[in-house]
Amino acid sequence: MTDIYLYNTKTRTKGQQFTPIDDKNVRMYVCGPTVYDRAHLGNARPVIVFDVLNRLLRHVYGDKHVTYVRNFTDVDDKINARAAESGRSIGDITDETIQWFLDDMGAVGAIEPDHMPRATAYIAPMVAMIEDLIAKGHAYAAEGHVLFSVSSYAEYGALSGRSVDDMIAGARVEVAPYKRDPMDFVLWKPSDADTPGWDSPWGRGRPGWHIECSAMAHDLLGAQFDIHGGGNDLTFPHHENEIAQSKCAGHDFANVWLHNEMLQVEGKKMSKSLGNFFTVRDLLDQGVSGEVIRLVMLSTHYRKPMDWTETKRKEAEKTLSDWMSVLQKHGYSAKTVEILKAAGDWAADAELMGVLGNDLNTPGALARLHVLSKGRTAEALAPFAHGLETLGLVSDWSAAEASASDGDDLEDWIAPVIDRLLVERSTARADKNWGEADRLRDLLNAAGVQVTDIAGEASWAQGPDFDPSVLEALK
RNA sequence: GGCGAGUUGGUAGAGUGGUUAUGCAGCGGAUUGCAAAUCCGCGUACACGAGUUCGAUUCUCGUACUCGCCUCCA
Repeated sequence: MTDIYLYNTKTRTKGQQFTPIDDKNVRMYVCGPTVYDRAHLGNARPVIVFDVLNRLLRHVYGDKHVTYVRNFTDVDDKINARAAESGRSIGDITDETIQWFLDDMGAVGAIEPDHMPRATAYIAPMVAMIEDLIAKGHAYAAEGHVLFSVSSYAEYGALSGRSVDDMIAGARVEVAPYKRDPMDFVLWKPSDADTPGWDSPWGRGRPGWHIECSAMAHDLLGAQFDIHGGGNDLTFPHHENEIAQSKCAGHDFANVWLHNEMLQVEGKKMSKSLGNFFTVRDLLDQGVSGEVIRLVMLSTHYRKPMDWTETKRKEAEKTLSDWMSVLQKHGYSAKTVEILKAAGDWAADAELMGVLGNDLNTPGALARLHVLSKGRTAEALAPFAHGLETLGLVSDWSAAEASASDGDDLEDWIAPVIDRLLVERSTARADKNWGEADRLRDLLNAAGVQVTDIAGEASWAQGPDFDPSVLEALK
């Protein structure tokens, strides 16, 4: 049994071993995207981080004993704005964006959560929760709005380590005439005729952002659950407000709070103004595989800022290529894995799982994978292969087998040309005509073709700079 | 201004109160006609100052610098 230790934002320690409320149903809620556009690279980080945790929990407690919920926020002013400027319906935009998100996150190896609730499908529970908060004196209606009264919850600020006084003193908070206190936040706000809205006791309107997660988590996971995750920019105000609402509604809410650090690009915050803003889809379209994106993400601990760089992308490509070569060399395929499973050789490496269980130390786990990859037999490599699967770097062994073999996507003429040159080179070598042999090899190298001689037999593979146009003249 | 995180060898990046991180790059060797690939080996690090300690990169305090959040950007 792998022990799990998680750094809890609430207590700011990872001292205590993680113990689920019910080990037959370990429950985790992670804040999902607002669906109005393609997910940028930063969006992928929490998805991958919590996907690793999801996989770890399933490994430890069993696939059937984990419930993972990640929502879609499909009602939001950004969505409304997008609809207005494009002339498309909100439903079209959110449906399309949700599918994009699932496609892109699937490409980086994320398993879909058990539940992916859309906020608009949970309006009734939200209204009920707001009514309850009003009845209990924690919220009030004013001018069509319903606001949460921060002063009614003494522990407000405990998660993020802020006091209400400090925040009011230094920060810019929206002051509105209908607010009793500047820190009070919106649970419900009125909608005009052009804005999506639902009937409610306070008139036609729509929910505030924070109440969505509180209501959906309660509906799907119950009044108390194990883990709540998200990016650390959500710690305040979003998660602070979720806690306030849920606790005041009488829910115990989440035991452990996890927050991943932000992503940067080449040392700078990714932003449109700096021109270093790009989406997951942009990378995929450029030919960067989802596995490469995932490997780069895993190479930095989730609680540290992670820097996406070209250098890391290249290193990850090389690492994955090396690892796939190792597996290919030992004949790994779906069938191999089946045989290993049947023989009882398909098991997790305890050390790897231990490292992973120590607050999701994915860089440590990757280091362990490097060590495990030195295995000399298919059996000895089983923990390595198993580890790759656990980290989500290989999902389909038959696909891994195919992608490791050469020449799949090449135009028909290329392989024969290369093979012909290699035969000519072999002849030259047999004649000890080293000048000619080296000329042919240089030619292939110039095209980015890597020539490998093992036991006198020459073979080739596409290198990172593979460029078949150099071979055109030799057709 | 408030809150928080970080500063490790050429580089990326873990970790630890005394003992090898690991990858990439580099160097040496094996191998090779020479290379490549592969394998083996090597190197050196813990921002600065003070304190605690037999001993600190690891704990405590301070300093400097970097970064994030406080604005419905994950």
